[in-house]
Amino acid sequence: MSIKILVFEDNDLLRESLSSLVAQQTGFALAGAYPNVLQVKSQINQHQPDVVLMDIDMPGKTGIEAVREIRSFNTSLPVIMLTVFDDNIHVLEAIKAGASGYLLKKHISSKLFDAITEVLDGGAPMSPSIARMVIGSMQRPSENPYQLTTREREILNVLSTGNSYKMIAAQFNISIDTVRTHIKKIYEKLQVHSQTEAVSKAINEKLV
Amino acid sequence: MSIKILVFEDNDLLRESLSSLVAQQTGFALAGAYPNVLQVKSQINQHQPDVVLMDIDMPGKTGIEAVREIRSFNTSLPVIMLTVFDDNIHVLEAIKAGASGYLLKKHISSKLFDAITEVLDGGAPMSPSIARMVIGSMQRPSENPYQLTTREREILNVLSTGNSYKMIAAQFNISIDTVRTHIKKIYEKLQVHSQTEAVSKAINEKLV
DNA sequence: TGGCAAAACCCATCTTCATGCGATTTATTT
DNA sequence: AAATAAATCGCATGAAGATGGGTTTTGCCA
Repeated sequence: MSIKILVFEDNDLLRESLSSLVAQQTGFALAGAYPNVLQVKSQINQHQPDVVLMDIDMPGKTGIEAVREIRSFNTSLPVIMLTVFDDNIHVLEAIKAGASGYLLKKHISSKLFDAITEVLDGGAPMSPSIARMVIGSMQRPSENPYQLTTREREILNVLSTGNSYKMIAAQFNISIDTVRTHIKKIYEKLQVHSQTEAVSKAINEKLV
Repeated sequence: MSIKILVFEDNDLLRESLSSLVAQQTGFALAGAYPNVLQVKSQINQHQPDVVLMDIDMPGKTGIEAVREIRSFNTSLPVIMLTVFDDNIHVLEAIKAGASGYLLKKHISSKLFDAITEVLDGGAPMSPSIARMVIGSMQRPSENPYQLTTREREILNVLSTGNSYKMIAAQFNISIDTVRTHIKKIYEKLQVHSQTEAVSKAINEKLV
């Protein structure tokens, strides 16, 4: 039984070339190819593909929104994103939305079927620069973007796990007024005005 | 000029085999091979490697701690982690600590030099199952672990960006007392007692 | 149609936080 | 020796949050 591929790509030329590439490959079959994702749910239900290839930038509704929609009714169908740029700000968004792999278009001819095989095998095929972006997004910034002092970082850390001023004071064995002073300074540097904002910024920007 | 590789691996057999593998490969040179990471800083300063291969589990000080230490004085030196298990709970920790790539030991013989080349090229080589773990860790859980209602999720969302009760009430066009009620319910379900705890849990567990 | 969950609203009380102002001590650097 | 940054402590006040009671309305579904 062939592996059924469903393609979403607005560029006519690329869609055609993807289609014939898939159609000609032994062991693979083209389930369908569409220039937009407006009917993505019914098309998937209709064709029952094993893998979806999804362009990231499409007019009307983007590939990212489409992945999000797919994940709302199917959590396991592998979706491989296709994009021209590796500095596309949407790359991480697509992954968070539920994409299973990520291929730069310049790698399609050489890596497409490797990627499909890998994704069906439980992997997450990515072009090298994409993988680097992904890993980079999980790591702490190497600088100290807000110029927090050591003590301030320590306090932001425990604050971010839900400790009250009182608990922080006890933990560090300092007075509650000192805690207040440090937090005041942290707010200034992060440009926020509440614990919640500070914690949100700290976690999202990986300061803690 | 050959690419200089520095190896940290406590298993004598594997360290020897890695060493001879590297030494025999044209274009690569073994800068050194050590069974522990106790002197990692001075050894790196001494050998000036282009790439570090680091076992994840070593007695005394783990590879993860070593990566963290390396990153404290060198933010760009590529470090490729080596591990036997792909379900190792430490895999994500190592990446957060600053690892640049991640190879399962069963893939070493076939992929080591590809990985080294890729990492020097700005990529992030990972065995497929590792890549899948990484991507999985960035995605929302598909279930609804705390049984939050739609409204509760919406409110947790805006709460997590630092909005006050008042702002939330205005945004959703509901009374501030209703906001209170929803947040009470959210706290019950998440088992927390403050905004900060709720936001921390929400972001870290990717509920928002 | 009776029961139930979700969403909305109200009130009162105590706790915690945000912020402004001022001050001392310690270590480091010039 | 003076200057500076970091860390500490104190006080006061208004704003915001946490919690424990309630009630009503709506839509679903058994």
